[in-house]
Amino acid sequence: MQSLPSAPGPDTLPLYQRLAQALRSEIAAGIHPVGSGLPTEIELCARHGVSRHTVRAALRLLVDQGLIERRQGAGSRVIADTPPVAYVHTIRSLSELFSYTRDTTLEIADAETVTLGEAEAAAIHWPPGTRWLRITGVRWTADRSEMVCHVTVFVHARFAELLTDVSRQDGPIHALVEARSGERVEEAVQEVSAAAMPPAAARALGTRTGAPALRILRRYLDASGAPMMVAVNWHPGDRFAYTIRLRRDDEPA
Amino acid sequence: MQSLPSAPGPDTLPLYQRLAQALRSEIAAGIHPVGSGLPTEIELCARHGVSRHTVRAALRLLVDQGLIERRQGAGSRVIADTPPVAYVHTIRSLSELFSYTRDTTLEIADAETVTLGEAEAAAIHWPPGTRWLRITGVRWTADRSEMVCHVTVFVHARFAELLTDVSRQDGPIHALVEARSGERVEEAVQEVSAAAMPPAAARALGTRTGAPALRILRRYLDASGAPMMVAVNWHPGDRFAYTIRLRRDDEPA
DNA sequence: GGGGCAAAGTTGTCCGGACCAATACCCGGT
DNA sequence: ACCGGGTATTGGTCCGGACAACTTTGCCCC
Repeated sequence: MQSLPSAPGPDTLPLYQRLAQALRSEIAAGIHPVGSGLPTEIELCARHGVSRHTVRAALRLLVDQGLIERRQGAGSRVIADTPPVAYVHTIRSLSELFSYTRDTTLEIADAETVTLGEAEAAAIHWPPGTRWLRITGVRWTADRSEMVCHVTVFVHARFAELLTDVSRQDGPIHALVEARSGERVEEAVQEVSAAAMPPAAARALGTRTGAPALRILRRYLDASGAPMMVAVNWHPGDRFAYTIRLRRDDEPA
Repeated sequence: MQSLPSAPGPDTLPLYQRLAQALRSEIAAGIHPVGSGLPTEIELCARHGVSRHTVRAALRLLVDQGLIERRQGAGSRVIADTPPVAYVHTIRSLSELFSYTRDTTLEIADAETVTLGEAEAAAIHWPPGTRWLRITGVRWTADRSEMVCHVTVFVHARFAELLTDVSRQDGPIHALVEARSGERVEEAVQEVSAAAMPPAAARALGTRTGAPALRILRRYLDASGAPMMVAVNWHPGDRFAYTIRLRRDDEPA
């Protein structure tokens, strides 16, 4: 039986955390290489002189950190020797991709079913010729004092009949599609780039055509990876920025 | 004592998971509003006729899902009634903020200690007058076939002496600062906006001044929230885009 | 009324034990 | 060589108990 390292002072970490540290060190040192198995719970109990409960608490930490993987009956396997995830950005719902979606409203100017042209198809990364419900409009701040962006949303034609009253609804369109069709958005890809403001968006926003603009393309994909919906937003470059905050997120150790 | 719901078949969920589901339902139903306290562990034991160990396993699930918050000696508090995190974007290190950082190199053109002017101070959101080590350069693709962006990094003056050989080092500068100073970056804030390419960056990149460009500001903050380092990147708008992928990530439940 | 201290209440840690379910492995039969 | 079954191994679940650490509350005293 080995004794886990502990500071003499009153600030010793709990036993299970010290055990986790020891195992982390062993993994980092290559004693348990990636792909190999960790000792069994019982063996760790005997080796360190602690109860199985404590061993399991330590191993749970390593699982949470993505260092090991456990399977009932098969043991624990090392799947990474890198330090734990250091920075995470968490979004609770697609609406929070942009924080403003909570406090803004979409004013729909037009909604019609169209066949995708060459240029539009390239813009949204999908083959031309397919039919989509195209919704265009302007997103305003809650107090309607300022225009946030020009919006073009392409919704797959199979959802078109569910959205005949879309201009009278509020809330994110993707949520409406999910609620009424029962199909879930499994993945979203967001692409941010800078480009010259196109004429249609410039007209709607009252800005100069060709001015620097932030273009945000969001593609909402179903389980098979096919797009259910694609949104293109044009923001005046001098008025809006997209901010994300990443916090360090590993335990005090 | 209440009995937790369970299917009659062989596919009943473990007891602690059913208890977690029951508590989730109670939170969603408003029986435990956001901000209020949950019953104590002992009370939940008595109410559902399970051991404290089982109650704690259930509560741990709710903590992991961000629904409740627990403090030793103070009880459990409901902090959200929304379903668990639906979409997450995980970044293993700040270098992966942009995937290209792995495969690019920074060519440093200049590094000198400067006093922050009015315009620069406003650009990086920090009062003027303070002294910083300003590093400028161009980031190239790995094969040096293309320029990725123009880079200006402001490092707090207290780290300047640690970076005298910065032009001969490679890897992310923030990692160098962390390793040599021992201070950790606790938080990073990234701001993406579109603007006209400024003259200095246009010269370095060989593009037209005033062309649409993607401006990315990253501020690296220490534990007190003060900036350790600020980076400003200018990307030619027609050549680069910033993409993030969000996958739906809630448990099967 | 304010400050300090004691007590009660609550969660955190740690031990013991028992049984169940999934997996891996050996071994014999074909 | 392949397939099946039985058995040992291993993690998952659940119970019981005890003490420690921390927070809140309220009382007492100044």
